[in-house]
Amino acid sequence: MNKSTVSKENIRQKRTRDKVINLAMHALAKNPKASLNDIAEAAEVGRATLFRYFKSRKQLIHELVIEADNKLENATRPIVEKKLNARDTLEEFIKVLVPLGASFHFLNSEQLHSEGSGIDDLYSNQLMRLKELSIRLQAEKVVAANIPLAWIAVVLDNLIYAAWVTVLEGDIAPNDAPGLVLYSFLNGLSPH
Amino acid sequence: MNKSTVSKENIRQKRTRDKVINLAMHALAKNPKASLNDIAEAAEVGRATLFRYFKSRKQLIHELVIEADNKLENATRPIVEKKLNARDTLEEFIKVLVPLGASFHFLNSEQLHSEGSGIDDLYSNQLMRLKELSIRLQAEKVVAANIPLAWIAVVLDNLIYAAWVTVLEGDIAPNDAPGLVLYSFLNGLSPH
DNA sequence: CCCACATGATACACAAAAGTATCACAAAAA
DNA sequence: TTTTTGTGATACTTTTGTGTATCATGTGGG
Repeated sequence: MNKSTVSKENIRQKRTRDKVINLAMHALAKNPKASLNDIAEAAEVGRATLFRYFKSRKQLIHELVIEADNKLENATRPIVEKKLNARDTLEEFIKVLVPLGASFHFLNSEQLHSEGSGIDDLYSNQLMRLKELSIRLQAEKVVAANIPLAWIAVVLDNLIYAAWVTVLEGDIAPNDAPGLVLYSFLNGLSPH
Repeated sequence: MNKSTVSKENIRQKRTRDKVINLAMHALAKNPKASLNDIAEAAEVGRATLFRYFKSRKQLIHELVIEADNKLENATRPIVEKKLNARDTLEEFIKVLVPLGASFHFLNSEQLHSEGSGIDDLYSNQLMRLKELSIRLQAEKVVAANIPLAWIAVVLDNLIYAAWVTVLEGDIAPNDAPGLVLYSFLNGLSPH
């Protein structure tokens, strides 16, 4: 077994692994009670393959959480590094997070009734990003001073998730969603 | 078995039944995957008692859904009957719905991966109420005309749920919550 | 004080899901 | 073509959850 053999095999394995991770996350975001049968079917692999890549349901969930966190981290880090003002950072955050609604929601829902361990840290990462943004929004007076910090983060969180769901159900256009979230968050829904 | 005996026993039974229904709903709202063991524990009764009142998990869920719908219906009907304008109806809706977050969320989450039957109707009731209100809000120009109807309803839905969660976690005062929802919904979070 | 009865605990039968082992097949490498 | 290896299918065991039956206990009413 030489080097090239290893890498080529790894490519094939990596493909199925990625496929499983993505489709499994979607399936579990839709239905948190999905059995491994359901998940295998959704991921378009045999149930045996599931166990080849993840030794237990617990570990599968754990890796899904890690993957979700990575996706969110990779999406937001470049934005943070741009060092824009809070308002523009908010806009870019929303733009990248709405399409990641599955990861976003998955991470949020799994921590509550956490099936595994070590999840709390990752979830706090995610919450932390929104909390930090909230603090900046308030400091730079993008958000009114009298709004509780917790409320800012939770509204942002929920609007993003709501947008993702509404897009999925076909009720709003994918390209309209981020704008709606931003506008609703800043100005609400009443006419101005 | 005379009349008074019957009624007194009924009182005792009604107490445990109510207790079970309330605590079970909370438990399932927190964790949709809760087993009957978990539910019995949360409801502070033996598992056997659960089966005395509900012949199966399916029926338990079904009755919880009915109960949740009743709570929401009873809370909102008097408001509708007042025939206020849309803006004031909205305000009163929010006031009564935030504390009912458990019922609210339960009804929302159970329909997706519905464990039973007949749920769809009740959920549509619930959604219908918010949709109707959304239509009125737009007709009476409380909400801008260019906002998609689906978005209005989903934002309202999520803000109410978000408020309930945030109150539960102790991050905002129960009495502040409805005001925050109303304000955020209409005006957003930016200073004015 | 005694009786009726709701409850909790326990033990059990059964179903569904999780997890393991094996084999034949297909695709890609040799 | 032959070999290697990832995969799906299947059959199996173990574990967990659902649902049933029984009994002892405690409480509340007569």
